[in-house]
Order: sequence, then C-alpha cells, then structure tokens
Amino acid sequence: METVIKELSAVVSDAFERCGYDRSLGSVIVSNRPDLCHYQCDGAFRGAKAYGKAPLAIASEVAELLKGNPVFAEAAAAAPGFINLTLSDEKITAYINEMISAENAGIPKAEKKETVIIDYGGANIAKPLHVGHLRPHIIGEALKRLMRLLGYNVIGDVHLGDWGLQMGLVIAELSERYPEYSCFSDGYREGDALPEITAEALNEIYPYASQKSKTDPAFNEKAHRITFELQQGKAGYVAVWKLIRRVSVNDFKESYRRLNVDFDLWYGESDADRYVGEAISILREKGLLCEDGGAQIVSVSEEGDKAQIPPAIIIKSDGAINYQTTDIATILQRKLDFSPDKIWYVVDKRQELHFTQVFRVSKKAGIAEEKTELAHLSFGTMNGADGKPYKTREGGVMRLSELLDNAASAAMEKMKDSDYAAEGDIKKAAEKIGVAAIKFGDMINQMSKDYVFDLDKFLSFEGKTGTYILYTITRINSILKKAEDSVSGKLVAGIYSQAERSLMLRLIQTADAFWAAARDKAMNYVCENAYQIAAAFSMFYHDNHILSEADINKRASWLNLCRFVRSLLILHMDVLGIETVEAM
RNA sequence: GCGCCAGUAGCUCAGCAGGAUAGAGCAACUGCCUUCUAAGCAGUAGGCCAGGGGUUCGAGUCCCUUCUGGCGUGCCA
Repeated sequence: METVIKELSAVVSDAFERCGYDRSLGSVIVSNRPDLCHYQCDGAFRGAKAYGKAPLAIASEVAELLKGNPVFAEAAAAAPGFINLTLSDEKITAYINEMISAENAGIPKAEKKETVIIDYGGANIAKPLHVGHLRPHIIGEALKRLMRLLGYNVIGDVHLGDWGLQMGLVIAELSERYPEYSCFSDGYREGDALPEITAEALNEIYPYASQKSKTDPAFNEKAHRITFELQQGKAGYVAVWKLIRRVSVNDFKESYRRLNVDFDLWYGESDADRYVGEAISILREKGLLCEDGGAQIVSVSEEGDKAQIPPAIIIKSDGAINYQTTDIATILQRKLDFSPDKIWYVVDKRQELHFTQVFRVSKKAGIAEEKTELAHLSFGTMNGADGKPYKTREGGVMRLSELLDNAASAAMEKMKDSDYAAEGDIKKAAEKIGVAAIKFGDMINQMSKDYVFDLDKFLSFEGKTGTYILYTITRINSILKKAEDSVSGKLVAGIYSQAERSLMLRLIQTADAFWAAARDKAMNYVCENAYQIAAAFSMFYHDNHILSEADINKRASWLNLCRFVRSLLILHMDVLGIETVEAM
C-alpha cells in the first residue's frame, strides 16, 4: 500500500502534468481547514510566477481534471488558488479495508533495507539509574521499534558507560574501604575473593568518590592512575570492574524489564577497547594525530566554522583514553561488524560538541565511510516545575525505580474504584498504566527541547495522556466482549455518521504520520496520531450506540471499525514501547 | 567573550518541506451517566506567536537584529 498523501500526490501531479505544468507542483498535504476539505494542494501558488498565470486559473484547470476521479467526492479550486480535495466515502472505506487486510495496517516499508544502529541508554555503570536516564532509553526504544516496523534492519546497542574515569573513582574508593582484598594490589590471582558490592552501595560510593576527587588531589591522582591501569588490563582491577558491571547491569535490567526496553547488543565503551589500537593507528597513518601538551590530539576545525572547535583528545597526558576515543573506536567496530548505513545516538543535547568532534574525526580518518549517516539525536533536559533539572522534594535525584513505583501506586489507587479490572490483574495493570503515563507523557514532547516533568500531571491520568489511549482500548474491549455475534474481520460496509467519517479520516493518516516520524526522528508524531485517533473514536463512541444498533449491517460495520481502531491503537502503543491493558 | 538551542493562552505543550480563521491538555465556568467503562463527551472564556526590521502573493514557520532564559566552550562522561 501507498500512504494517502503519496497516492493523492501522484493523482494531482498527473493532473498538473496533463495541464502542461511541472508535476512537482502536485504535492498534497492534509488540509488545515477540515471544514472545507480533507486534503489540499497549494501547487498553483508555486506555479503562478513560472507560468505567468494567476494561481486561481491554474488551480481551476487542474481541479477540472480531478473532478471525474472517483477518489474524490469533491475537487475544487478555491480563492486565491488552493485546490481543495474531499475524499469520497467509497475511497475512505476502500482504503481502510485495505489497511485492515494488510500487514501492519498497510504502512509501507522502506524501499531499501538499510542497517541502522541506534545507540541509546548509555547509562553509567558506576551508579544506579535515575530519572535522567528515562529519556534516552524510552525514546531510543521507540525509534528502534518504529524503524523496524518501517522495514529497516535495526540494531539497538545499550552502549554502557563503563570505561572511563568513573570506574577509576569507584575502584579507588573501594580500595580504601577494603584494602585487605588482593584485587587492589599486584598480588591478585584469579578466583581470589572480591568485596561485596550492591547497586545500593554504588549509589552512595560513586557520588562520594566523585566529590572526594575534587577536594583530595592525592585521591584524584589515584583514580586517574587506576583508570589507566584498568585500561591496561591490570588483573585485580579488571576483576572488580567486571563485578561492578555485572551488579549494575543486573540492576538496570530490572528497570528495563519494567520499562519494556530491550537491546540487541549489550556492549559498553569497554567493548571498543580492542579497536582502540587500530583506530589510533589509522589516525596516525593519516597524519591526523599530533602531540600537544603531552596529549595526543586530532584537530577538527573546518572551513566555515563560526567558532573555534576544540580538538578531540585521543590519548590524555596521563596515558588513559577518554570517551572520544572509545566512541571513535566504537564506530570502527560497528563498521567492521555491521557496515551500517546510519548510526544514531540518542544522547543528551549537552554532548553535541562531543559528537561533532567524534563524527568529524571518524569521517576525516575514513573510520566511518562518507555515506554513513552519523547523527546525534539530542534530547533536552527533564526539568522540575521550577524549570531546573528535576529533583525530589528533598532536593535529591530520584531513582528511576522510585519513579516507576510512584506511577504504579497512583494507578493502583485509581483502579481500586474500578468495577472492571479483574481482581488478580490489578497490580499488573497498574504497573502498565503507570509506565504508559510516564512514557507517553515524555514522548509527546518534542525530544530536542527541555521539558517540565510534572509527576502530578502524569499521575492525574486525565486528558492527553497515555492513559487516555489505554482507556479507549479498554472501552473497545468491553464492546467487543459484549457483542456476542462473532463478526469476522470483514470489511466496513459504509459510512453512516459524521463522527465515523472523522474517525476514518484519522485512521488513514497513520502511515503518513509514521513516515513523517521516521523522517524527522520525532516520536511525538506517533503519540499525537494515537491521541487523535483515540479522541475521534471517543466522539464516535459517544454519538453512536453500537450494541443497540438494529441495522445488522451498520452494527457489523461498526464492530469491525472498533476492532480495527483497537488494533491500530495497539500498533501505535507497540511502536512507542507501551503495553496495553485488557480492562481498567 | 564566543557558539548552540529555546521564547506560542494563567500553566504544560502541539503546530509534521511558508498556505486559508494559530490548536490541544490542565486549571476556570456550563451542561451530559434508569443504553456499549464519566480515566469520558459537548460547550464558554482565554493569544500583538518575546520586541523590531526584512524576504514572499502569503510568515508562528525563512533571513537579520535586540532582549530574556537554558546549555556548551581541550585532557569528566
């Protein structure tokens, strides 16, 4: 299937061409005057100058040709030069019938099955997940699902932050607390006992060590040395590091399970370590590497830069590598393993300069091929109601698990009054509703902007929320359950009401919304489309009583429409990585 | 200082390659449950799209500029 916009654009472009105009003028958009028409074309304005004609004259000529087409109930030129297109009920119905019988609601797939690596998550293993980790995980997961649905070969990599100074800091602190363990000395042998480490302990140790390094130069020096020695493979440090990594990742996985987030690759910065040597040799061979103040750097300034961009530091003066180096080595690794067409990084916008440096070095050195798209999909900060980075009431950083608990218990509270939720499933459903509220509430915002995270707003479960979508689905479930006649998934028979028509017009925009989301890497389009469908359904539901409908055909048609709306909403939620509930 | 990003209703945000009358949710006010879940539906009110200049037949959208805010700015990640 083709999306409606593509299909209509082709029809209108043909008409422009037959009238002697350039077919590029025939692009169609969804009407912004739904009172006048469903879709519109503004090409006559653009053609007016080139052809020396009034826009309205061109529009009229083209509209005249479109009039006979059964796709349209009406195709008319409107002053000062719009072409207004109203679809016929037959066309709307036929399109939806096609969607119903097609795979994935007929959303077309990409022409080429390109490989896309999405690097998202990126949590630092030195400490547990906090609310700041929410965005990269859920947005990355949703993008992965969207691109996969659209026919791309998508690889999600968690890319843990596990190879930098933060590890040196934690190990240095542990060595001072547990000096008796051999892993902190040269005498470590494989199998020697290691200190007990829990995620809870890391939550305290890392901030403590980080603070200490700022006031205690000797400790700071030690942490840097340990970082270097770890990267050199010193056995005791590697053993402790592996333990920390295991403990943290296990802890992360619990939150990932709750968030419905999963990865194809559980790599970290450390996994690029074996490519660091080769990456550095390439930089050296190409003559890009130079020494500066004891460090090995690569200059990245280019003609046309508005400001001097600082060089990438490949080897620090203390001998250790930093995360620019591991990110460059990771690009090399990915090229060798997957030869990706695109690598997308879902990372905080504050790292923009870092990625500019990494991308430039990689392209200059040929570590990334010229045709490979390297993109930093930056997201904004999650702020509290005061406009500053989100904190708990006590001023601390809220753990991600705590946030999820809060959302689940608020949903639980609400479910208690429900007559519908099955007793045993309430807890499960409440958890899903809480997660849906959080994820939808986040992703409906344009990702690059900072946004205000208002917990109460998410937990109110009213209005334009994930809960609204889930609620709409449960209402449909309820109808379908009560409709004893098992209507086969056959076709919609006709259009009986305005609310129904509006709903159907929303449904047919889905493929365009998904493709626009992929084009702009904007999951908020998918959220918005889901909301619009649910809202249109609610109106239809309110205006038409389905189960008491006496006309057999009408009733069957409506039930099928309900069934399709449900599956389409579930498809939206699935792309967003949000699970739905049977009843609530 | 320089660079990047943002500024749309009281609040939180949309506005998907410049199109016709700028939309939604919340909050406020009015209605609607003896028929499918009221976590809903319908309605009222609320805007010099930060200010100024430009490009265009047409600007919230593009360009310049001022103001305000956030972030970044060579050995943290």
